[in-house]
Amino acid sequence: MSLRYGLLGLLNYYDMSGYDLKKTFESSLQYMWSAKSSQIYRELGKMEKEGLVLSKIEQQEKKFDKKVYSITKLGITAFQEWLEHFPKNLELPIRDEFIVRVFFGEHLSFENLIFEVKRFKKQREDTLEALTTILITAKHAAAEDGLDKSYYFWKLTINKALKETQAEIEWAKETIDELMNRS
Amino acid sequence: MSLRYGLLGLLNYYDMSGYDLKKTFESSLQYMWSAKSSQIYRELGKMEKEGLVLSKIEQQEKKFDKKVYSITKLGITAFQEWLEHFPKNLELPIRDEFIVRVFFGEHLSFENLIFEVKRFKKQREDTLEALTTILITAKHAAAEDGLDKSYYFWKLTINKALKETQAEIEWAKETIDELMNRS
DNA sequence: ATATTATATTCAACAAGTTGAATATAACTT
DNA sequence: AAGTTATATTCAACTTGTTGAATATAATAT
Repeated sequence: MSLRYGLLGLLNYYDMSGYDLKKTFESSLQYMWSAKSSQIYRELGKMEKEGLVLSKIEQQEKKFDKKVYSITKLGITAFQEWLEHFPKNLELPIRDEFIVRVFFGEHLSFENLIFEVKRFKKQREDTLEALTTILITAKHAAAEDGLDKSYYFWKLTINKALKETQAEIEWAKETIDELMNRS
Repeated sequence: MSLRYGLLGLLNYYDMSGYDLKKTFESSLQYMWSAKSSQIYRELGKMEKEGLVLSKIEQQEKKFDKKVYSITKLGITAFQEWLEHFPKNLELPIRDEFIVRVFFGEHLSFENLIFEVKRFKKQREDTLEALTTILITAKHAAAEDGLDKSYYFWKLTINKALKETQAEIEWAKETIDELMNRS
């Protein structure tokens, strides 16, 4: 029920289509919120019914028509209301398919487990690179669109993801060493 | 669809009721998997229908009857099959209500934001303590039940949670400083 | 004495998220 | 010239997760 607030937040920057929102998600909220296209389109439909957003069809020269959404006054109020009320419990519900398997690692071979932890490490290293790239492109994008004030907060959140990812890579290194000494 | 494998994994240690499983979850898988009681009971029901677990009613002296579940051969096979097949993509779908609000922080007062980041820091410090306690009690529990081999892997996973939590606390400290200098 | 917490489970209703198919065109690559 | 990728959206079916009510007793705290 709060994908909608992510969408409203992004529509505060500028009007966008479902597709644009998906793309924007991918280069920003991706690391704190995940959403599939189908979910975004459905949610936008609901939000329009509830008067939080308005859509208008925009004709494009050569491409298809776009359905461009804009935030309404009601939408702005709803967003602000949500924003100011942080949840009491800031723990996140985790569902980590990888680490659960490590937890039950006694039923796996050391070889297999080392292989998977190495794969995990590689993926997090890629994430680290992606985050660095995002930080740079976000800076440029913000400068172009006059969103420097927004960029300040984007940076705070990317810093968090960077630190967490670094910690995970550290853990992976130590764990690989540990497992290799044991096996 | 993989809460079931967490349950099967725990039933490998010993037979348990839905309630026991919930409790065991809370002192172990909690930091990698979250599940409400109602979900556990429902999943156990399904699993019994599918022949992955068996239940028998156990009479207790003064308390209620307990429905104690045990893993079947089919259950063991299903668990092993799941365990050996790690997902290709090891990223986790995140849904972080806190950090999304920081992302949109320009619509909040610095005062409010600082308050919330401090609250976040405090909660993570509590988590850190809880993790340390869990590590100790798990060690004792493992020793008592002859699960020392299992404990080795539990420790690996708790280490990961510890490192991540420490990184989050670090981030919170830096961010509080940064926000206080700006405001 | 009374209230609360812990034990122990079930179930219905609802909300949210995932998968996959369907449709249609422009732009780019081989 | 043919194939792939990107653009752009909709929808149905399904799985998963959340909330809250209902039931019933022992143990502990006030």
